[in-house]
Amino acid sequence: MLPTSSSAGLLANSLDRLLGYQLRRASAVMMADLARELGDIDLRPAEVTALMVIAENAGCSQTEVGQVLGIKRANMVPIVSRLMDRGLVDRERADGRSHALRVTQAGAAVVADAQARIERHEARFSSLFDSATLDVLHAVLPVIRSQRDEAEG
Amino acid sequence: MLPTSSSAGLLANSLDRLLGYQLRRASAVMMADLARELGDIDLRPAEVTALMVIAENAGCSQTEVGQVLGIKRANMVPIVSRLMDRGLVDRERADGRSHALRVTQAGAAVVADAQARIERHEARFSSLFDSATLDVLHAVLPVIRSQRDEAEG
DNA sequence: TATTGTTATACTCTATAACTATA
DNA sequence: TATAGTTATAGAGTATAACAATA
Repeated sequence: MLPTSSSAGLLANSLDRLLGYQLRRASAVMMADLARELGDIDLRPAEVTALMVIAENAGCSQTEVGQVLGIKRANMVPIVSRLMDRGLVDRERADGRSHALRVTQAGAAVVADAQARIERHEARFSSLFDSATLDVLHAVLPVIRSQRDEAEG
Repeated sequence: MLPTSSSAGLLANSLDRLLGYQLRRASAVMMADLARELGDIDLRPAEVTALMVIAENAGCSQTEVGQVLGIKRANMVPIVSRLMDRGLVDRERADGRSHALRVTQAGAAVVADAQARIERHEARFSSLFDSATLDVLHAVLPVIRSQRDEAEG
């Protein structure tokens, strides 16, 4: 029945020529692989990214973390709560209304572990391409992102 | 506080060098733009893709549609139900256990409208790059996808 | 008046397990 | 025994609106 394109060749699918669709599918594959790699240490993708940003920016507020990650203030609450409950992140009053977030010693160890896992995960995919191709990707993707870099409105 | 990379320059963020992260953020931006464009005709991204595959493959089953789109059998049920409830898709018994799906006349009109919207959406992003760059993207993304093209297992 | 954190809620997409009826 | 459709349920991420405390 008119097998085209890349997908095994079951049904016709003109979606494959769409950048947005290909981006979505490719991203889903990498996310699934990352989730699997991080599942061992019971961290979800959104939690690791938050943890890493906090590790790199001791004293930042959770609203700031959300702005960098494109996660809304309201959605940061359960993420930070869980990181604190697990003893990976600590916070102290900074401002009366804001908190200064910091990674604990246990948190730093988890970050190191997570980073190693992320490197492995990344390598599985980036090793498929030559450096010129990777350069194109790293030039292009931020441009797409900047078309409407979503933070909090 | 160590502003780096692309994101406005708030906090340090080593995530930006990760292919998977950039892919995820870029995809989210395009998905949000698509959802906005399709919101006018009350179609969600998952529904449009299903509708388009059915339009291109008259007589296919919903399991087949799911396989092409990487959507599990169980998750196809509400998608197809909604398309049928809206009179965009019709089905007849094919096999006793499977149905042959077809786009109705009303469905075909909606597909045409949706395709025009998708073209507009795509153009907003693909116009940012030259054709050599787009060629790289269209070569690379299916390779990433094929690393574990998820259908139903 | 604007901002930080918070609660509550809803929506979209995805995942699993189990059932039915057919083949 | 395997397949197509279905049901029920859970999880992850995201979106909005509203509120309290603070600046």
